[in-house]
Amino acid sequence: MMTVTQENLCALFQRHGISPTPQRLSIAGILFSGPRHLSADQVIGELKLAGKKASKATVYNTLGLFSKVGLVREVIVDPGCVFYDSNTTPHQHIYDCDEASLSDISPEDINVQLLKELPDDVLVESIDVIVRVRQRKS
Amino acid sequence: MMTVTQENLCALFQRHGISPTPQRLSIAGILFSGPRHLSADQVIGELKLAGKKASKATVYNTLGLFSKVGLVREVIVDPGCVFYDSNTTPHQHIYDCDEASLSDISPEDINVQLLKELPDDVLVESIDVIVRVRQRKS
DNA sequence: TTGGGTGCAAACTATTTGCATTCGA
DNA sequence: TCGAATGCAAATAGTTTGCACCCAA
Repeated sequence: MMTVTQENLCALFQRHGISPTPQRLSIAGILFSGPRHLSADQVIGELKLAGKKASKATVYNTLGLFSKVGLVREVIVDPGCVFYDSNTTPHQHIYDCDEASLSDISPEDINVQLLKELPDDVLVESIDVIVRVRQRKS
Repeated sequence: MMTVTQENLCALFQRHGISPTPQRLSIAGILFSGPRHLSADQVIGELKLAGKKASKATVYNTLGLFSKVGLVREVIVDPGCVFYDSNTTPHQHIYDCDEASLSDISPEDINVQLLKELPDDVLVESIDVIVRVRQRKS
């Protein structure tokens, strides 16, 4: 994960064809501060903490935009709560249902093979695995 | 899939410890008429078509209840749209993003192995695979 | 000046909650 | 009669839309 500087973020935006606005830079600063899995709501919370401002709508639209241009990956685990993953390399996820938190499974730690032939006109967009876990009750 | 009669549904409910109310019977009648993948909204639509009545809230609560007692399986593929699967045997799913429709992958058509050891106090609840597909553009 | 891009208030929609009603004991 | 279970109107929360504003050409 790169160092987060205005310059680096601007370059990153440029490479993905989107313009660097203050709101986008703030949001990217949070997401790319490390490998992170955040919901829109958590991003809004961190923006508030940092004293940055952007409306809820802008956060949602920006996260949607980042996802569209491939800066982040959407992970759907919970109805009514999409996570945005700053790690865009191929990998899968473990979801802790109790904590509502997501973590990565690296490709070498999981094996997924689709054995069935799909029709020619069908294009596989992604294969997403979610391992749902719970803390064992003591 | 069994034949859908009042008696069969009542027996099924009894086995799962819930009481047979008219609304639940109507909803179960739709879900268990075959292997189906329906959203709450689609269930409401079919109820309306069949002339049965139940409020939106009751449909949601009933589907949640069915899921809790293991009569159906929740499949989360889309933010803001949970599917309820009347097939509760272990299997995975293909999601057609264009059609917003779900279909089954039988266990012998897919191979999923978690190679990583998980901590002892962590309990795997489920491993859900979603293969997202799109119609190839002509 | 004009047109696409940007940000946000307001609208929308899936879902949950709280409570009046019903039903079995 | 009493307590739990049931069903639904109203409230909630996540997300999208429509539009005013801004800035480069």
